[in-house]
Amino acid sequence: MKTSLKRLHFHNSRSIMKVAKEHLERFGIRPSVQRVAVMHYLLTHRTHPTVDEIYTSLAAEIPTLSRTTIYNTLRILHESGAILMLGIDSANARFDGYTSPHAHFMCASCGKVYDVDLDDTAFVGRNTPRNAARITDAQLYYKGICADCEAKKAN
Amino acid sequence: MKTSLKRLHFHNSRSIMKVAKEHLERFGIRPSVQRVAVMHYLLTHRTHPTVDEIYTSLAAEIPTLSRTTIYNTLRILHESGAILMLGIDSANARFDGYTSPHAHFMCASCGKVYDVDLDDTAFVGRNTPRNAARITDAQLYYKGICADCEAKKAN
DNA sequence: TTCACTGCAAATCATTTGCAAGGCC
DNA sequence: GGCCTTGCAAATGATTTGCAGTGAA
Repeated sequence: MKTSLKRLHFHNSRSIMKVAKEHLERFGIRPSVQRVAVMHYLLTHRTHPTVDEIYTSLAAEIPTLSRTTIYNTLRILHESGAILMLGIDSANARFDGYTSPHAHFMCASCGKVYDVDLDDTAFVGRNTPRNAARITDAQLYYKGICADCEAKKAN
Repeated sequence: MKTSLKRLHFHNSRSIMKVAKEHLERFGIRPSVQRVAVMHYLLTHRTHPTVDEIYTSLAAEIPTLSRTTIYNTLRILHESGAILMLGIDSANARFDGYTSPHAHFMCASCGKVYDVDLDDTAFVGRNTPRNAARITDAQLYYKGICADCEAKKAN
């Protein structure tokens, strides 16, 4: 089930694909054709695409491509730090009755969400988006491992 | 299809429920039993619950409760600003190949996501969560209406 | 040969929609 | 009476899982 790199060269110059390939190798990711295509897509399209937008675009070049592979690839790229994953579109949302400005920290191990106080210097509202006519929401959050889970792991 | 407030008083003191009810009225939301129950739950549980956690807890007190009502209620409470909605758990994620620290702005009207530069004073990493052993992700985002959509609406 | 990667199909899970019935003003 | 709210059931949409085939080391 391998797709030749040749076919992709028809649409994209070798040098640009090379950038994506080297980007993957820098993060220790094996550069399969599908992975290079996803990485290349993200490097050349700064539109913050969804899974489906990436899949639909690339399926034209790689007819056998499957959504599963896109999911797998994006997970690997994200875990390796090669790409960012934005939770800006909220499904699986969580809710908070405390509406004063504060940030959140979610433990990737136990799933617990902690409140984070904001200091004056880093107030969220300071970085106003240039092309925003109105702002209705601002969220700052962190993900990582909480002290409790880190302690448990040490045992 | 109305549930009496009496039943809830069995478990929760009148004064605490009253706080939730008044909270809703302050935001111009009609205080039905279900809405008061959701608001009360969020005011007394600072656990950042999911839709399902809220539903499961309240279904014990209000046997006829439906998930649809929880979804409806949370949407209304959020739109009125009575609660926060956290997109911290990412489904429907969006991806970005540009990994340097920056924020995002998403237009609620056209769905486009714009990059936002961060100034020095508001650098995301400054507010370190107290109980974090390790941080793997930090995201800052805004939602609102972009200048393009605002201009179109004016026509 | 072994192992990692891919892709199909089915299953699962969250959320939305259509609609009917019941209260509130 | 008319509108708003609720709740059921069905539809939709996103993501995950199980599994089998295939190429690369």
